[in-house]
Amino acid sequence: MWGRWLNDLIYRRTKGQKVYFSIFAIYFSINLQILYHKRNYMSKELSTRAANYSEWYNELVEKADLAQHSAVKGCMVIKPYGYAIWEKMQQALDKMFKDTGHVNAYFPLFVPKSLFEAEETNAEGFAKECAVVTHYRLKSDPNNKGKLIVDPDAKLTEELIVRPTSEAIIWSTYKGWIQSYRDLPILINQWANVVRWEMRTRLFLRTAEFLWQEGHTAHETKAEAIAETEKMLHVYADFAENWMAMPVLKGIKTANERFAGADETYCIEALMQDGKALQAGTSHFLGQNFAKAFDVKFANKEGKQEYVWATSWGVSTRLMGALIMSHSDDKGLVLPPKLAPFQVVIVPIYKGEEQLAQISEVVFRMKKAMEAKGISVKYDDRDNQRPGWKFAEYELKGVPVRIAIGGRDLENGTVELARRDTMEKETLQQAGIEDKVAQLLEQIQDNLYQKALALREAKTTTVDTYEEFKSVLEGKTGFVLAHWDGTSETEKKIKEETKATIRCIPLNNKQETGTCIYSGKPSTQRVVFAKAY
RNA sequence: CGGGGCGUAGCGUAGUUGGUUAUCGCGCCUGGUUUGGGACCAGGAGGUCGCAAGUUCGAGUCUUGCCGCCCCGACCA
Repeated sequence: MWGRWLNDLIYRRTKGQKVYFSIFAIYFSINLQILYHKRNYMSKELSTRAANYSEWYNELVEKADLAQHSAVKGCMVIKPYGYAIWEKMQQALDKMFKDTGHVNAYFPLFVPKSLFEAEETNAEGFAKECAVVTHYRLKSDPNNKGKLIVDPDAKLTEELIVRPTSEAIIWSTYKGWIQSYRDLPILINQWANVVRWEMRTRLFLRTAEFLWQEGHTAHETKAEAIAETEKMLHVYADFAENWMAMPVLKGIKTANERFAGADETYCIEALMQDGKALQAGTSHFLGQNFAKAFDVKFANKEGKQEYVWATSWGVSTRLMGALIMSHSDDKGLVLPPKLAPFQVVIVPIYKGEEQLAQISEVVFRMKKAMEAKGISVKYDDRDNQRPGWKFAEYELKGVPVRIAIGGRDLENGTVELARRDTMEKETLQQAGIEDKVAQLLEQIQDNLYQKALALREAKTTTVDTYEEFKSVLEGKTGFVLAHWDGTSETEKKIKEETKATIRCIPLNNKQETGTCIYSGKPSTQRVVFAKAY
């Protein structure tokens, strides 16, 4: 016993002397970390955007009940409130697709490897991030009761790739559908999930599995396919601006950033509050690449065989990330009315059951009037939370308009109306509230767009020298308009040195003579650079 | 894959050189009082301390191995 005590003592002293300083250092760093955690997680406040933008984003996504990390690394659980927003997006987009002549269909999750590799550029582009199915059965582990192992006898003769995108499986199918020009165009969209094995993921912005829609169309002529590609780009831009209240630049990608297997990639690019760009949607002109890879030909009017022209276009749950980062503030989410799961929340403030009943009567009347105008309303009469708690909760969740009604209001025939975007409050008459709210929702939708647009404009800089270029990227951030010599080499060098990429060459870009900021070679137009998500 | 950090109740955490029945707050349940910006009182439930082995009379604490997660890079059609 004494020996052990002595041993312990010696051990301690030795250890203590050796690592004294590092323990000291670790002690302080741990303390700092604990303080940091306490501030962010014990309090009901979010981190601020200014203090740590990415921390703010992560906390917001989880605290506003949009999504959470799952048991599967890199994959998220989209929670009901977050999914409700996605459903709103889906509904709006789905209608826009159908209004432009498209129909929905569904193709398999798995792609046989031989089909996947048929279009070489596309296959190579995605190869390093594919999940692969090699077996079709498990069995009990003979050496470990209650556990399972992959049955080595159940190896697939051909591996199945979990789709990272569906061109291969779809074009192998289209081959059987197309014989004549009369079978064209094919205008199909599918709502699906895809898997891309990303090294590093972030909720909504980059997850290993994500939800999206992918349109895949087949056309007789090159011109028609390009028109389709451009049409869908405009649909995306329309959706981003009019539903998400998020201004976007429309443009084309440089060869470096082009979709693997496309002849041209069109995109919409948005700017987030932290000055980083986010690719919000892409529309690809695929030329005849997939038609040739899968041998999809049609007889034209002259009876001659020709390869089909193709497009594909998609937006994903990444739009959720774009939506969050476009409008939200340090109090939480801010949703544009057109995509809010409910646009108005009504909170009663009451003393006793009897008064609640009186208030509820007024509320039901207002709710009905608002719903008749197509406004979605939630009445939160739960008694287990007090009004102040509810106010904070719905601010965190970004509900555009809040109506509070209490005893005072019953006497005066009024309500308190609060808007989420500006946090302004006003007292209004109950009569005709539905018109006022309808008008206010439109104002909020418009205000969010204008605010985002003003921010983008403030964060767009025209530069003429590389020094200026670098200093803007480091300090002010945002979109940087600069001359570029048109070569991939220059683009790569700039990326290596500054981490900025060419987000797009805007459609209908102004032509002007200048010199490349990097190489000094002549240039005919400015392109849009930024650091991107 | 490299660097850093972390696994203790649903969440956030304390736990001193290894020592009795593992701490606190939030949340949860019951009852009551409340309700105009995140209420209060009283009582209560909830734990394989990430997993496995080892050292020891004794392990949340020490050792080894493994697993997982987060952050920063690299990567990202």
